[in-house]
Amino acid sequence: MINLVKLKDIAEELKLSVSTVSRVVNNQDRVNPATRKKVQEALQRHHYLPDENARRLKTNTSNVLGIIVPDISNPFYARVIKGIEHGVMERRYSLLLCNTDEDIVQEENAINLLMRQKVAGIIVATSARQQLINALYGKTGCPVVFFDNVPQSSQPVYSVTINNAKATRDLVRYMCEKGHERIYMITGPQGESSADERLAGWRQALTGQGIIPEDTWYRFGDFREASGYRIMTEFLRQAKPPTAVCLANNFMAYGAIKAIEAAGLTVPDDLSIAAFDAADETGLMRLSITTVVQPAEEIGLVSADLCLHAAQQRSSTKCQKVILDHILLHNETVACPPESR
Amino acid sequence: MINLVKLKDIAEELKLSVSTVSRVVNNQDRVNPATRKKVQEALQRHHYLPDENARRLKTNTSNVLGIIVPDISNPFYARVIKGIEHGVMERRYSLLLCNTDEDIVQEENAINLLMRQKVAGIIVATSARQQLINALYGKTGCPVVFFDNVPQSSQPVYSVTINNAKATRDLVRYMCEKGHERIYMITGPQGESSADERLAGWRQALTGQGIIPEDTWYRFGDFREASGYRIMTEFLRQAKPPTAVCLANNFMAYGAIKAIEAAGLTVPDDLSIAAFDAADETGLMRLSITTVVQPAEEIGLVSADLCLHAAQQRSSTKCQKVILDHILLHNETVACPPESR
DNA sequence: TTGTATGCGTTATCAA
DNA sequence: TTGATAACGCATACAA
Repeated sequence: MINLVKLKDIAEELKLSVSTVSRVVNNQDRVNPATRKKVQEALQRHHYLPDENARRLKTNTSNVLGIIVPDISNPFYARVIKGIEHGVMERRYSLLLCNTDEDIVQEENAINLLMRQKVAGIIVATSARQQLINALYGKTGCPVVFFDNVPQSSQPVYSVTINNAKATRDLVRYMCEKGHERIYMITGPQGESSADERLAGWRQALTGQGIIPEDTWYRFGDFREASGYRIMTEFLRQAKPPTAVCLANNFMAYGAIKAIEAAGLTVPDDLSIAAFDAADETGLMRLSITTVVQPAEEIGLVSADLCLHAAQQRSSTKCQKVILDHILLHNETVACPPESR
Repeated sequence: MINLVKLKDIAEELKLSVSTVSRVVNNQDRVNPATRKKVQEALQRHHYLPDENARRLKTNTSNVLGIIVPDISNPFYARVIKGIEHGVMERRYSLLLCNTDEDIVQEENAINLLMRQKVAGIIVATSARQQLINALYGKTGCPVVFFDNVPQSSQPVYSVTINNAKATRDLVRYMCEKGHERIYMITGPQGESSADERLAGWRQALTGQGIIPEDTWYRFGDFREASGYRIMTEFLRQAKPPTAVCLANNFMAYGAIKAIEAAGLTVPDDLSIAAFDAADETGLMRLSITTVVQPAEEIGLVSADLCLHAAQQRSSTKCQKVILDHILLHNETVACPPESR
């Protein structure tokens, strides 16, 4: 690393003290306009950039936010990160990014890494189950904003989500309106709030319609395509298979559709499908999936706001759970059930 | 930010000096095995984590890499970043991520931000045109690894790419084999190496087949869907429209296909299409596009290796241009031209 | 309005 | 084998 110009260099050149130059850099008053101008000009000329490490060490505050996500190549997380970027950019914060591959050990490493860097705050889509979350994030010493998988306890934490239960209820009711009764559900891992809440919403909607779902009507997947395929295949083997299935994310929906077609059936003629986050980005999908769209960039933006706000006020008192609106796209993968035609 | 435990605290508790504790933390020798054990146990018990800022300030080296990309929500960049993550993880480096929205001002800000943080190196898909690249990255004071858009000068720089010209030649030759002659090209912005090289490869392949492309046969897009749509529409209005078109990326291909269909034509019956990075991730596309697949994660992995290696040896002498293999997927969007049937 | 002095947490040099 | 001390670059309380 090349030795860059520092306050001392500027001070010596102008025969001033380091403190005066520092004051100009930080736009403080109590500096003679003339000297200020002279200093600014010299700073410009030398392309002075303050050393953030030294500054941080001195002030014990940093302008870096830590981001922890399971999989940065998942478009949903990528868009959230983009939203965070936009949220912090004007305030000149940087983003320290950690990918965990949904591995809890990697997540713990990431937390340590961020703590060592003394980040001002952490925004995280944790892969930890409920019981673990507190143990992991309780002692970070900085504000933590959760999204996607959030602590469900009544404890005060910052979180940004959609109303997952309501979104699923909307989805299921829509299927009911189309005449479906045997509506099954493939959700995510048990203990992840988004998975749990979506399952709860599914159950609420069904019972609300006077339908009592049996235990064979739902399964926990892992948000990956293979689990969608596998579980859907099992559903189809049941004595009385479903006429419609809800899926907790896009990848599992892709797997499920392939399983249905592998069984010689057609979506939505033989079986209806709806899923979370399965909007067609390309406009070239064979099937445009009926889907709940989460406002990913907004989730990032709001998380960033929350995190910066919490970081800037010393007291970590007023925690907030923000709930954003989702969109329900009524596309072509939900039709009336076969028997009703 | 909560006050974490520091070397001094441990030292006081054990009635040792800070230096001894520091030596244990850094696994240096010249420390009594007994005391070492005692110290290690205390470090564990207090969950000691070194302050990377102080360390960096003192040693003038950092374990942070800066990443600059135009758009993190583009799956290609997201996958490259994932590769970088995997490449640096075991060496306990962190990633400082900057999104530029292809805006050169934001890119300059990002560079400054990274320099202030004293990153050990930078991995970048720059949005700068050739002439600008040196001005922007010449004075970073740390190794810079380019991918995607790389300096084409003969100057020694680190870069990781595929052979874009060859990949396009492969694509065009394949179209020629199918009987096409009027093969057009929509490339990226002039001055971006990937765009320029793909255009060059297209030209080489055609002339190699004895076909002399006219100036109306190619256009510079901006890698966005709208430009693919617009330019394709213009191509179709020409007196003698193309029978096949090459596109420099996925988004422009999506736009082009929509333009073709909007004109009442069919891919590939009326017009053949091939593109870069347009592999079907979902397995549910209407059309599986004939495409050049870049090894995105490998690009990230190799970039990380190069960058770390360069950062760890003081001398920035031996620069390298790494060229990785691409894959050509022969899918269904290239057929024989209509007149030959 | 400007300068001097101190310390942030760590590493490194030198002495004990 | 251990400890005292200085320094990294900067911000700031206090003195001038």
